[in-house]
Amino acid sequence: MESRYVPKDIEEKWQGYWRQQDLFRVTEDPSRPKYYLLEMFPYPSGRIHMGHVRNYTIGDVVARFLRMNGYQVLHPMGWDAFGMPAENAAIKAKTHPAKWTYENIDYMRNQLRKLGFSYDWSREFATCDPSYYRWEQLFFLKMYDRGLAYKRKSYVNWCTTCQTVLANEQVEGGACWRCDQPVVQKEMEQWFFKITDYVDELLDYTEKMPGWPERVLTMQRNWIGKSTGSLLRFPLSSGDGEIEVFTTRADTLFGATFMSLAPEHPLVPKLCQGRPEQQRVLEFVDRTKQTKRSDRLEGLLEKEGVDTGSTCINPATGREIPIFVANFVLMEYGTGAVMAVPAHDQRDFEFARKYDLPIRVVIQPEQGGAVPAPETLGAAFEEDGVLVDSGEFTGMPSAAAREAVTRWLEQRAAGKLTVQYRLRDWGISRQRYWGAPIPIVYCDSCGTVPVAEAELPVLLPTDVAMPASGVSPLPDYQPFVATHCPRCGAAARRETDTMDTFVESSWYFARFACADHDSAPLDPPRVDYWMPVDQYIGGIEHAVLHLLYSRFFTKVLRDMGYLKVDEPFKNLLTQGMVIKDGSKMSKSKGNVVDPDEMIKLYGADTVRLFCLFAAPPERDLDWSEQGVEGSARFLNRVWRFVADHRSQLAAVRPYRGGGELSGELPALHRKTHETIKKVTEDIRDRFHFNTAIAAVMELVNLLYQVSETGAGATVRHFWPVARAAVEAAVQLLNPVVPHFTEEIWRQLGYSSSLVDQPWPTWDESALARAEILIVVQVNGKLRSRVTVAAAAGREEVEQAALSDDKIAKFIAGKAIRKVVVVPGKLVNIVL
RNA sequence: GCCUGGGUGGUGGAACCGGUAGACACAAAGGACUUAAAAUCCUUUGCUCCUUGCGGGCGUGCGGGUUCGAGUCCCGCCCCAGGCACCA
Repeated sequence: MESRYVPKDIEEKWQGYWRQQDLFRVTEDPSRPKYYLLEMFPYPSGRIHMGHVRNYTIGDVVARFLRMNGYQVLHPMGWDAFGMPAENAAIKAKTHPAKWTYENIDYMRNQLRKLGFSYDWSREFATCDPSYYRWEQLFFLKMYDRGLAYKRKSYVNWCTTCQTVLANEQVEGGACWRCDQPVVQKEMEQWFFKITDYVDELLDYTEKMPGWPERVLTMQRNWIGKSTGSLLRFPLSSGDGEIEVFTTRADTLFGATFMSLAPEHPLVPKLCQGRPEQQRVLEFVDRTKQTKRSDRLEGLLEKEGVDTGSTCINPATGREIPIFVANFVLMEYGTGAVMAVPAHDQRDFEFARKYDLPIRVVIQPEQGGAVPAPETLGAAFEEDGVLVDSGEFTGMPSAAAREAVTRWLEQRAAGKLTVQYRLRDWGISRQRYWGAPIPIVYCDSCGTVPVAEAELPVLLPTDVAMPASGVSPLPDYQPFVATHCPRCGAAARRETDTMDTFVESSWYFARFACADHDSAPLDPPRVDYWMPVDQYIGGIEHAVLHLLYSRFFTKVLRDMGYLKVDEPFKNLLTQGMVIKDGSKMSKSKGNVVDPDEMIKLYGADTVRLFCLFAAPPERDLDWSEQGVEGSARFLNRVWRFVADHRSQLAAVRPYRGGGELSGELPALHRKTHETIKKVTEDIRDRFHFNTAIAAVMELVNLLYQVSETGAGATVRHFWPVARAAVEAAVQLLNPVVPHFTEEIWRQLGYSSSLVDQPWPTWDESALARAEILIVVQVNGKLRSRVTVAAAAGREEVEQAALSDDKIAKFIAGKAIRKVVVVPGKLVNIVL
């Protein structure tokens, strides 16, 4: 055994051994408890980064821990391989996205191997492979049959840089999630998945997922944005139609003094048709439509509008009210029309002041001062209260009035109670090349026709040249576009949009259960055995995107009979970012730490150890070179102890109890078992790897402190007890630093792999102490410590405390009012 | 504005059910070994006061409260990070 720890040799050796023995291949075994542990699979961007290393290390520790605890652990890895960066890189390097992608996969797979992760590599797949996306195309067809995939013309988010449409979830603060450039609205025909059909179930289950962080659930609830209210109809004064509005404040209806429409509202052209206002209105509409979505959404714009010249009737008051077009009304929420109640809505208030529109106060607070008259009103009163000036509803509280007013209109077919959601259908068309083709054909006589199932997959052609402009080559590539109609056989044209890459990641977790299945997307016995994922680990950035889409897809696949679970991920851990010098690692900041370099310098085990030791998983991890060196130093300390005492350690069997210990040995024996207990509980119950590692460090520190001469009369037990401590440390550290511990395990004389050893158990009787330390407080302040027999009763402990020298000083001559005794912990003397 | 986290030494972080605040590590200082350095080992290390002790006071963002006892529970604030936001 080398006297110094040299990671390189032993890491390659054991990686080769695990691979050759195929130790982490797993099959279904109904006799053992299963555990499906999954980390979010990476996009093959070229090289893994520290965020991946951290994510996958956390997962690997749990996987290895559970495996040693007798679970059948599914721990797979694959590649989220479709996406824009491949196209951009291919254009730049004058190569093909497929070549670029597969080369990256090869490189990154090798990086993951070098980190020693315990994946079942036999299940690996890349989503850009036809054997994967063919099933996704099948799901599309089945969704099309069920009306869950449909095409519609609408305003969509268009990223001019990426030259494609984006789903609402992929627009962050008005900018593209990928390139951070502003997104504009464009009217286009697009394919959608009807996620809104599942909106209630998606929302309800956020209350039934105790294994998810509250933060993520809240973000999803906000995104779904359920609000209950009323749909109310305002007839046009012309008698020619009506305007429908959504409002959560039907109680303020009597105060609605004008109407605001979104610029995109379909009635706008008609309302101003042939009027003197027409030109101004249309100009205003054009100007507003061209404003960047980011500005419109961020509420930065001043509220502006223009009178259409038309009016409608407030159904409650019967009065004629003007109809405005306003820049703050969004077509995509509610009906694109808002009844304006300036006295009770701040936006309407500002608008009314600006254009000198009437203000009517119809709600007064239940207690306290009254809302001032419109002329002196400084801001809208937006709270609930009691209705005034509201006909038969005057005197009614807001909450009751909301329903009553709506029911009253309902009798005249002018209103109904309803629920609105912020969630829109998921737009999945992408005007990109490197994605799964949407299996649809357009025929001049038959229209939109789905590709026959038997003709799947619709292969993405791989012999195209990538145009330097960045636009998709597909629409101009005749061998792909030109086809026949599946229905009538006539010449027809293929859909050239591809699917959003989030579609691939919405079901890959199920495919891992049966990655080699080639007669259907999923193999029921295997999928039912493994699903759901017991523990999912990944970054918080997918809180809404990937995690919401996957939940939706799981429910769709369930309803199609492919899955039996309602939710894909039972427990979710969102790990923090890896930061350096206080900010996220990025090329522009020049603070990127390269995993390859770290492995070369310190070895994979040290990198893994540091990732786990420096912070608990859900918090951000501050990368510190000095911290990494500390981790390396600790491994060296363990190594040195074994190397320096190998002959003594190898000559004995580990102490397993029996026979009295004296001197320092009982403490070491107890510490060994305390450590087993703490590490087991920290990993199993809390994923607190940092404190688990700290506990092993304490054990190792103690091991260095005790010496043969301190063993007293039982010196013959010294090496057995020491060996038991070393073995425990090595076993407990195995999930964290698997190569390092495997090597030491063999050096201790074992011939079978540590990976196959059962997790160590602690002996309760070894934890027992003859004497315990009791803290003594006087009036809640720590004043002394006394040692008493562990079995000592309340009285005895109290006596020991009261008769302590230091305590005597504090209580001399004073009356004791009370003595609180917490058995095994402390005594508090209250004067 | 709303929602969710969080605020503990010079730093990363411990303290799990209300019971010794600062485990473990990093950094720093001093010492040992060495011709020297590296490596390693030992000691000190929250602040502060004095009479330097097995001493006292203070201390977990701020202000209150509950309790024998509060980093932990309650009320009211402040600050930081993330998410959402003209959503009717």
